[in-house]
Amino acid sequence: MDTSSVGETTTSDSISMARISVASTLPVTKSPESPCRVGSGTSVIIDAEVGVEAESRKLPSSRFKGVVPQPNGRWGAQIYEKHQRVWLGTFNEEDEAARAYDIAAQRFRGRDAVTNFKPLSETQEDDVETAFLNSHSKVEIVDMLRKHTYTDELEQSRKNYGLFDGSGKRIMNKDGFFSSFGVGDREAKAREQLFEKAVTPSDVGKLNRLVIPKQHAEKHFPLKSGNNSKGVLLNFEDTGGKVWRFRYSYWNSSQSYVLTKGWSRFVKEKKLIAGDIVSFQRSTGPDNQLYIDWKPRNGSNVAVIPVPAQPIPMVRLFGVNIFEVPSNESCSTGKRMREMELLALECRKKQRVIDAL
DNA sequence: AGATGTGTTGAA
DNA sequence: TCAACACATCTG
Repeated sequence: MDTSSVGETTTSDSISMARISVASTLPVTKSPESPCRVGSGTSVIIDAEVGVEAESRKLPSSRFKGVVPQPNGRWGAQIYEKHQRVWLGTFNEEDEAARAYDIAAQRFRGRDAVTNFKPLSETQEDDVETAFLNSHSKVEIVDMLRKHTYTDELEQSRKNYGLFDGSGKRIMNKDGFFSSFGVGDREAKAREQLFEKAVTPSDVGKLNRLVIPKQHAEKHFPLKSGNNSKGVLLNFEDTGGKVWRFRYSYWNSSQSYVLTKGWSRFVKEKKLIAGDIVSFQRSTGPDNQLYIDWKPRNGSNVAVIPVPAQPIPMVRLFGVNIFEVPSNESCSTGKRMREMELLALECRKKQRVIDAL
């Protein structure tokens, strides 16, 4: 998945550009009740030889815009921007996917975007939803869609609307990134959003590791090739100015990039549960400081669930973020490697992971 | 292993 | 821009 590409295009320019290109497209006023199959969608063919129905690999086309079939019978939603596909998630029902597309379309292309249903149900002047959409970055909206939390979050927003300054706006920094995490808006330094991940049960479980999606790992935290077993230590600062040091390495066994040492402590202190979202940022300044942040699963906003961050002044602890870890691994096979990781972690359990100054 | 989401391509 | 399709990657 590449939601990061969304962030890069979060500019008013791209929005208006998209709007222009859409305007030249004729609105598809397809009635959901009149499914007109697009493309060559036959889902079943008859084997004349045997006279048996054989499943074709061909999947049924969707009658909805932005909806694509999945091999397992579910439906995917996607939208395109700047020649790139933005994946909006998978859904059980075709129309769910269509609604996801609609929401994305409105966020990406404005109110008058071509949609499957939206304009119909929206005639009731839903200013709150509009404000909600505008007050969240594209990345955030896409995230909610993919995790099926959009409705919940919108509902939350409705309930708490009065708690905002009225505009529903959030603070956006000069780079166009929204700061949606807790009270971190006080930071002065500009940050670049790298990626977010909704933590899985195993990410917060006893494996004591966080899997970094390969794509993000290789893009943002490249390891020197050939020396993957070594791993590196990465320092991340949270909103409270606390620095977390994680060991970052590649596990051959599962072919995945992971944060290991130090991660469980973070999970514990932040009380992370499956579905919560961790976010990684990097300073756009020369120091390349890395930041980590999180928010609850249902994306309850600041007004509802205060992040337990104290107004501690930020302290720059490390001029450099990355430290090479001496290679002390004597075995190199995947499984063994992973076992060693876990064992090593266990042994160091009592050791302080965070060097608070 | 099954589900998800990306790489890629051709059509519009 | 968009969807079809194959399949690499991820999750449980």
